[in-house]
Amino acid sequence: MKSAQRSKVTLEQVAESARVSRATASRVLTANPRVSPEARRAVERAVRKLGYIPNHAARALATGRSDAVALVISEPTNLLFGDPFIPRLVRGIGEVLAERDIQLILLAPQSTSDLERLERYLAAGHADGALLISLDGSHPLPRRLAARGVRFVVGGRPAEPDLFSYVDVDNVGGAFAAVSHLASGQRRMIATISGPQGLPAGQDRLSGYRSALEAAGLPLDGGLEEAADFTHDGGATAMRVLLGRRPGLDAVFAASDLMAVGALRALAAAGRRVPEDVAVVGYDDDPLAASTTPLLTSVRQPIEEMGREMARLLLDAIQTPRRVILATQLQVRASSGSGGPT
Amino acid sequence: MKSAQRSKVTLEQVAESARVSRATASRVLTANPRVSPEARRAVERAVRKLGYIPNHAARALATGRSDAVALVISEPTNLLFGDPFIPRLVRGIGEVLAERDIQLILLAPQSTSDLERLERYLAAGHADGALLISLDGSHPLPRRLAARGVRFVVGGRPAEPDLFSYVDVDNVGGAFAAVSHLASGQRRMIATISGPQGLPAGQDRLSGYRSALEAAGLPLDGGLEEAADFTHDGGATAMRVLLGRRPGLDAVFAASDLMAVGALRALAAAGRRVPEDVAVVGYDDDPLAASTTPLLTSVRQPIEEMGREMARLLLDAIQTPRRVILATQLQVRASSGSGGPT
DNA sequence: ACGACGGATGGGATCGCTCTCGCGATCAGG
DNA sequence: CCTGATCGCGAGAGCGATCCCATCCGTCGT
Repeated sequence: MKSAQRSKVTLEQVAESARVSRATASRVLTANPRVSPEARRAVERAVRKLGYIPNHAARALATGRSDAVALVISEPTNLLFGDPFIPRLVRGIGEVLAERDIQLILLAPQSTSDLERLERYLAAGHADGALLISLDGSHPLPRRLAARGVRFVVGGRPAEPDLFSYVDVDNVGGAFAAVSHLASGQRRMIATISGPQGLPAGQDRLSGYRSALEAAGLPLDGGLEEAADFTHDGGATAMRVLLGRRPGLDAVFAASDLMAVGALRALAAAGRRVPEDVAVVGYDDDPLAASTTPLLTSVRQPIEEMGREMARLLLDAIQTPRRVILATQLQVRASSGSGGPT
Repeated sequence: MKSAQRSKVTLEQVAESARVSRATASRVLTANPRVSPEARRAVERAVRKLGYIPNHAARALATGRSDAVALVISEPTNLLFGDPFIPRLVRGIGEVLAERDIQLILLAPQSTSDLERLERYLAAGHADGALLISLDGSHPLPRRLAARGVRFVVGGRPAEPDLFSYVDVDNVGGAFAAVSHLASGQRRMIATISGPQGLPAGQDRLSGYRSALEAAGLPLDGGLEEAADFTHDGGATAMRVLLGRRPGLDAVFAASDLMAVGALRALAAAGRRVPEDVAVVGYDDDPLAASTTPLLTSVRQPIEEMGREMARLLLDAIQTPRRVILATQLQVRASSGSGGPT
């Protein structure tokens, strides 16, 4: 049941070996300045010699902190996004937490009852704070955690952006850049396959699209907008609808790469050449964007940086809600017809 | 610094409210049978009324267990695989752990020093066990953890399969099924783009390929085998090599979907039609397999089940190494030319 | 009817750490 | 040289659970 031999070295033993009191040894470990250099050295030597590792549980019990942060991954949207993001996000978060010796606890509630347990878990102080990702716009979690006094940072714009700290990528700006790129390639009738309008990312990318059209002096035309659900099939269907409604379109901005790939297929089936007849730009810079024919121009998001920023925001313990918006970058490839790599 | 109000209800208060001693209340919570029905009910009522949540740290300190399990994601291979697996794996693991109220701690060592910290972390008993994934064949971690007496289960076949418990998908069987499928479609010259031979998965898929050829009565031909690194570009390059070496080939089995997509591009560039001239089968059933032209036949792996099985194996605390091999499933689509969906 | 037995209960030690408090020693200022 | 502030240090009290052990009470056997 118990595993073989565990490090049973206690602070007491370290103190004894260093010929100081437990309190002094503790001071050294908690970086308390009120320790003489000799005592400090003696303790450090003893720690190394004995291979001492602080007991997390005892420390948490004494301090009331846990030195752990929870990463909450909400299910539904998680699936929707196909989540190639999560590993990148975790990498970024991990970097920051490792510096401060803080553990990352993964919570992936699948059901409503899971959600309740999770709330109580966090409220009980089992983690010092939470990082919330892939919530849809109306998820109740932020409000409820706030009510319980749990500190957290949201990834992606939450329903009530003024109430909570969050980190987001600049969806409006990314879409704006993508569409401006198409416009500068002399495309005059630029359509968009927008994401679900229930999701902040979906809304923002659509609004970036519209702003870019205005900025380029192109008319807004509702007939050039069609929403889909971020999936491949959704993208293909939307493309067919757009083609039927506005046969003269010469460019499409899809709010996700998956949808862009679907659009590519639908365009091919309709006999349109990409990029000659119709230029295509996607969003996310998914690995698959580098595998399509032609290679897909796409908007790359700084996901690792988002993770780092979320962790920093949480650890900085800012009381007033703060927001951080990270810039995106357009990866130009062949599908937008501006001389990117095939 | 501390967050607002935290659930400060202690077992002491529960006991008081239920008019029993702390010891009895504890018995109820630890499912100790030596409690009268009335006492049990009283305690349960008090728990609900006060919204009591056990203090994890205190319990861990008293019991010596942590009720947490670590998921260790090693970096290098992690990147290599493009890791769409990790979310699926986590989902499976989470299901099993949630049932037993065990936390999942995420550890993603990026450097050698991270690895050392991780070893000490686990050796210190901060987690009751570990799940190790995406190690390459020669990773030192299993040996070292075993030496320290840490319990763990490996995902994927480790370098020394007899020493450690592990869960793997049937790579040999999956490859066998894929290649047999091609052979039964009257393909006579079946090539393979194999994965890195340093990885167990790469080796196994190649050996499944060979067995299937033999079983189908087709000759083995080293010229039909070309290794790549599981990436898109690697797949394209390997395809070109194969095409140069054996222009008459009429089918390819790629050991990953990413490589299969690269192969698809190379085939198109070479003017070969898929599946008419060359049939293609991939591996992983990555979401992108459903986005290629034509749709890619691929081998689907039960990743969620793998996660569940790993968690179970770890929790069952079997002392002698055990192995579990999970079956794969062939997803037939158009690229293999046997009438799958286009 | 009485000691023995067994199950339910409470008392209290314990896990390993942090942190407040008070004590002696050092040091600077008057 | 005295005083008060400062500094390093040790003693000891918790933190909130578990769990051993002693106690108590009801029941049973003889």
